Amino acid sequence: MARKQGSHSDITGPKVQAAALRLISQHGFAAVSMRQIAAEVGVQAGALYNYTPDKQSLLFELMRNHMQDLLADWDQQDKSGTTLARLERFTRFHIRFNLPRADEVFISYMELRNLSPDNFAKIEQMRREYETGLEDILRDGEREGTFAVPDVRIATMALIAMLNGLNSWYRDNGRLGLDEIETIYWDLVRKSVAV
Amino acid sequence: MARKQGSHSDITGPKVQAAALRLISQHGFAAVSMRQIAAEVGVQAGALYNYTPDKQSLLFELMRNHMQDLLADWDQQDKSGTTLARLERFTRFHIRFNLPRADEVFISYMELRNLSPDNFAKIEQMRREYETGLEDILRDGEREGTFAVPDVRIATMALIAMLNGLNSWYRDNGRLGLDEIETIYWDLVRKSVAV
DNA sequence: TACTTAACTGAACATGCGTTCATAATAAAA
DNA sequence: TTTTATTATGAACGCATGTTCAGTTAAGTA
Repeated sequence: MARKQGSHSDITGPKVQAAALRLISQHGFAAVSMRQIAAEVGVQAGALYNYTPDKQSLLFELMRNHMQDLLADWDQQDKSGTTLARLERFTRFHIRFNLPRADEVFISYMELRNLSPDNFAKIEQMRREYETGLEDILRDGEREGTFAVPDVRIATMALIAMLNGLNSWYRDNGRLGLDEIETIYWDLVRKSVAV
Repeated sequence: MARKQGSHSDITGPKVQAAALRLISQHGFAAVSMRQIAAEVGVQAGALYNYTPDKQSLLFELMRNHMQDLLADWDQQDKSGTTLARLERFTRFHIRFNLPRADEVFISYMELRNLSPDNFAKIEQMRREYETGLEDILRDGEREGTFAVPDVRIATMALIAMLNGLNSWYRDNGRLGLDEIETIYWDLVRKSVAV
């Protein structure tokens, strides 16, 4: 039996990705079985192999899609204005992009070690590309005297780690609204690199 | 065959913990089998159950020991001096304690979801206790006007996330020495909460 | 020397794993 | 209506899993 009612790979494919995303984020890649994912989709395990060559590729696709979305979105942000304005824009963009993607972000940091060496290198390169966006801003600001950053690379890693931390404790309907949180983080970022 | 030469549980016990620490940190809790751990220790899988009631407890013990060490070490740090001095002491303590414990720190953040609900609650409470150390410093500084912290809880989470990030990229024999890195991070921390 | 006991082996248990494949069923094309 | 391509099933493959336990070895005690 197959293709009951309008069903199609256009429907099942995304369902597989969504189920893998949710389950891997919750239990971890190694702890989630293909049968669990299949059950969440509503098919047998064998059917998953119409949509992915193997479990490893399923993980890689999740992470690659996330990084591609991130880079594409960042790419079409306004890059003009003062260095300070650019830093604020990066900060707010990072928060607004990552917060609604809790599962993707979580997986992208937790499951790096479960990628094959080849796949790891690809993801790592994309991450590095994104970090360069912030690094350039800090370097420009340091050069023109807007910022005082003893070490640009360290500051980049430190700020991104700080911003990423938000994802681990933020909850909708929490004590503070997104706008307030965003402003508080921007305040911390701004001052940490101030002259 | 048992107790070949001076062998004893006083020797094998710590070996089990060390093997579990290394392997779980490298591959993840779910991906490491009791047989792998046993092989690293040099015994059969069954022998591990002389030292832990089950796999879950093995993970929990690793995390609890780490958190206990952290709290004990922090407890005997000097708590006197100005608020600024206390913040600097926390920052440098955190870096110096965590950096040489890469495996423990990694596990303590990555494997929280693999703890049973009971065990999770216990670890979470210890983490919260540690965070309170920083939170108190920030609150005191805010009250006396040394710091300008719009939201003490958020600043606490943000600063700890920033400091923890160091563990993910630091390598011995890297570009910068530990002292330099420590000072750079202290600079970021100090300014981020400055008035 | 004989005895006790801590420490470990090695096999077994039921269960689950990722993946493959012959087969079936259906939707779309002819 | 017949044909074709797509999408799924369900059983099977060999192998690994956490855990238990009766039996074995050797160190420590008397």
